[in-house]
Amino acid sequence: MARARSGVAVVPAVKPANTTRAARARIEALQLSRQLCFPLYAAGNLLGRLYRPLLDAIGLTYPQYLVMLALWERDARSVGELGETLFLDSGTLSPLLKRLEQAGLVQRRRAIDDERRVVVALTAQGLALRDRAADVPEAMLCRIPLKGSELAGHREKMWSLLHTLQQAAADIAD
Amino acid sequence: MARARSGVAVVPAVKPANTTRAARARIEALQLSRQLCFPLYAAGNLLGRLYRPLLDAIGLTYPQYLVMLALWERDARSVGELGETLFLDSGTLSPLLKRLEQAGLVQRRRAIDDERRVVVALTAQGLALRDRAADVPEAMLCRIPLKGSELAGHREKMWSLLHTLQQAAADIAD
DNA sequence: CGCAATTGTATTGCACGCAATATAATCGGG
DNA sequence: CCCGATTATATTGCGTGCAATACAATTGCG
Repeated sequence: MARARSGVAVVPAVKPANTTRAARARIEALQLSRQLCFPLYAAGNLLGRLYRPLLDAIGLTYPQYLVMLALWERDARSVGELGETLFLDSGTLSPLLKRLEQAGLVQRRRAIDDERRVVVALTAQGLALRDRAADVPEAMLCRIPLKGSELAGHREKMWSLLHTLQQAAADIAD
Repeated sequence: MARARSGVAVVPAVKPANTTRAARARIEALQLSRQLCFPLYAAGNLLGRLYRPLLDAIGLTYPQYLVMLALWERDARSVGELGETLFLDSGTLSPLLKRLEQAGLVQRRRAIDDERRVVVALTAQGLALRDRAADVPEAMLCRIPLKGSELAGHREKMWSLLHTLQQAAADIAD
C-alpha cells in the first residue's frame, strides 16, 4: 500500500481525488434536484410565460409591468429609487423606461434640484392603465391552481428568501 | 341621487367605476408587496448575481451551469430533452449550446436513428469541469445566511411551486 | 409508394439583465 | 473658488428568454 513520503499513514496517494468520500459528496451536491437555484430560475421563467398573454393585452412586458406597479404605488421616482425597489440597475431600467416613455405611459425629466437625477412620472395615460391592469392579478390566480393559503405561504417564503439574498448580496459588496 | 334608466335602484351611475368597493380591492391587489411574482423575479436575479463570480471562475454563465448540471447527471441528451428538463426551448438552448461547444465542453451531433435530433454530449474537458464545479454549491451556501432547515424549506417550496406552475402552463397550452 | 401533417432544431427579432465604461452634475477639502 | 472625488444616469457588449418563423427529417394515411 502506498504511503506518504513522511511515513505517516494517510489517504492512499494514488487514489484519485474525486473518489474520496468528501469529493463524492461534493459531486452529488451538483444534482439538479438538490438545487435551490434551479426551481427558482425555472419558476421565474414559467411565471413570465404565464403573465405574457395577460400583459400583451395591455401592451406591457413583465418587467415593465413591475415598473408600473411601483409607480402606481408611488409616483414620480428617480431611476435610482426604482432600481432600489425592483433590484435592477440603470443598464436595465434606462432602455426600459425609454420604451415606456415611447408608449406614452411615463414622462422622464431631470430633477430641478439635482440635474443628475431623472424623475420618472406617470402620464395621464399611464395612470389610466391601472384600471385595465387591475384585472391581471385575479386572472393570474385563476390560471394557477393554488389555494389561498398555499399562495400566501409561497408568497411569504419568497419574500423571506428575497430579503435573505438581498442581505447576502449586500454582505458580498462590503 | 342618480338612478339607472330602468328605475331599479343600483350603484349610482355617475360614480366612477374605480371607486366601487370591488374596484378598489382590485387596485389594491396591484401592490408590489402583495405579489408572488415580484419576489420570485427579484430573487432569481439576485441569485444569478451571487453565482456570477463563482461561475466566472470556471467560465460558465448561470444558464450554462444548469445545462452542465443536467448533462453531468445524464449525458448525451437531445436538445429537446434538455429543454424539457430545464424548461427552456430551442430558441434559448441552440445558441447557448453552440457557445458551450465553442468552449470545448460539449459536442453536438445529429442522432443516427433520427437525423432531426441533435444529441449533446460532454467532451472529456466538459466531464473534467465537474470536479472544479463541485466547489460551487458549498461556496454559495457560505454566502447565503440560511440555516440548513431553512434552506431545505425554501427548496421544497420552490420545487412545489415549480410543479404547480408547470401544471398551470400545461393547462393553458391544452 | 406519395404526399400532407407532424416533429425536432435552427434562425430571427425584440426585450431584458448586468458588468464595464462613459459622461455630466454635485460635493468637499484646501 | 478650484479641482479631484463622488454620485446619478446613460451607453455598450454579450448572453439569455421566447414568440414567430423556417426548414429538414420522419410519420402516417390512403
